[in-house]
Amino acid sequence: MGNSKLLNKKAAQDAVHKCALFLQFPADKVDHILGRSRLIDLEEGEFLVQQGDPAKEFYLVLKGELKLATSSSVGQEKILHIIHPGQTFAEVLMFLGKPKFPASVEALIASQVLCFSSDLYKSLLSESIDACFGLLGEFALRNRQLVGEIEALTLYNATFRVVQYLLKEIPSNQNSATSVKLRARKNVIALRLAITPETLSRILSKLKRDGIIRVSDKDVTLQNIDWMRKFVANA
Amino acid sequence: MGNSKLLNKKAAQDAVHKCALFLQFPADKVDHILGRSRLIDLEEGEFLVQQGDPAKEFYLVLKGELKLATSSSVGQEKILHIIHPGQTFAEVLMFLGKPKFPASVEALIASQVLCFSSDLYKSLLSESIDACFGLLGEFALRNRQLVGEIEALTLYNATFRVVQYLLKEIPSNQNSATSVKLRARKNVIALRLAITPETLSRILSKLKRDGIIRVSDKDVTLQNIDWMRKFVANA
DNA sequence: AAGCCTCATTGACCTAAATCAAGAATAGGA
DNA sequence: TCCTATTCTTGATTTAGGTCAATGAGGCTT
Repeated sequence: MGNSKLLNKKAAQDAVHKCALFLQFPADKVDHILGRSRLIDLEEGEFLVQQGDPAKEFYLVLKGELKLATSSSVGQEKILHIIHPGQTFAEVLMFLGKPKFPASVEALIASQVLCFSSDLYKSLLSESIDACFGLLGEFALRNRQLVGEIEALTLYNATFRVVQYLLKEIPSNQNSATSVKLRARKNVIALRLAITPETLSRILSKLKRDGIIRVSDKDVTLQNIDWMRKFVANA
Repeated sequence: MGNSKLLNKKAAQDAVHKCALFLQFPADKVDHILGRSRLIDLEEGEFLVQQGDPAKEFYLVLKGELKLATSSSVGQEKILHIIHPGQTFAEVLMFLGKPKFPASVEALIASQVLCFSSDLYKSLLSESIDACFGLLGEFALRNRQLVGEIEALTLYNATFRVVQYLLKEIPSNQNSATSVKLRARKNVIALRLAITPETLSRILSKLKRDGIIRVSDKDVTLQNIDWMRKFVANA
């Protein structure tokens, strides 16, 4: 166990130093904030934060997979993001007046996250304009992703979103048939795309019948990338 | 005309000084950047920027009303925001690597916008941490609005969005029947809510039949605010 | 006032995707 | 290995909202 802790320390350091939020900081500052961070282990299904909780911290995923989702009182939910190792979340809230979590975060599989004090980060941030600019860039990027998502939700249909999702999993210069591994259970992906699991299943079947893809369990082989690219391009 | 220019100068100064992006700047710097800004008059229907244009500037609306919308090649569009006087847009793009407009901006009525150089703003920003933090706050806020929009689009139905939209137009402590003036043509509002004008019309009719609201042209009287609040609360 | 022209409303119909309801397949535990 | 529990798939049905088309109602111009 001491060993595992040690391993985590090293992995954590790597992850933090690679993370966009800290990229602009001098190494010693990163280590300082890292020293004050808290490591949290999560079981599958465990909640890290609940919608509405006050937000005084932000998080970096080291291992596992989490879903960030809002839910209505009727029990419906929308998965806003599936968060993977190396990604941070809740950092946007630091700069909001009354920071409450607008969504809940739940571990989809056993996960490990690093938890940072917002105040500490802000105080370090206030010493470096470059870091500020870096963070602004991050925010801008996230903003743009959200706009893209709204676009996909309102302008395009379910099949489009599925195809788009699959294409995002492969490098844009990849042209020959290739296989992607679905990084979450199918019902999670469905929610992420704002469709029901049944619809996702049907769409995959249709694409399979048409020879566009080939599915076996969590592996999807994109057989006709060209068609897919055309499909999302002239939608 | 010289008079109108003068009037604009004064109004512009007011607007800029009240704008969150400049709030943290010392007055002389604001005036400096204001001096370098460009005033643009737009006719109704005129485009300020087109989707895909390179973005080297950002904008502050002084007068009028603009729509920020993305469109698919089939001609469908989604209105992301209706921008009113005092609001800025495109400032998020400043911090993106390859800043191209992800949406187009068109004047819904004759409008006036002030146009600022992104580079100049950034250079001033780099001199003040407080300003950076202010901007980060703005970004965070916008981010949150977008998340809220995704939530409304995926979790809730058209009627919900209409009711929510109407409620946003009145102060939250207002409890007795009150009237709101629709700030745009109905088909614009429909697009904003990601529904068709026909559907909006039908929903308003239904609410009218049920005695929830009363509509005459662009004036909507909310008769049963209580019901509306309950409706959005337990959706 | 008459004629437009654009916007809003209303009705009839259609369709994508949700819902409901079984099965089939896969994984996990004894 | 078998048994149980999820998850996934497939089919039948429903429905919210979109599409198409006709009508109505203001606001301009001449």
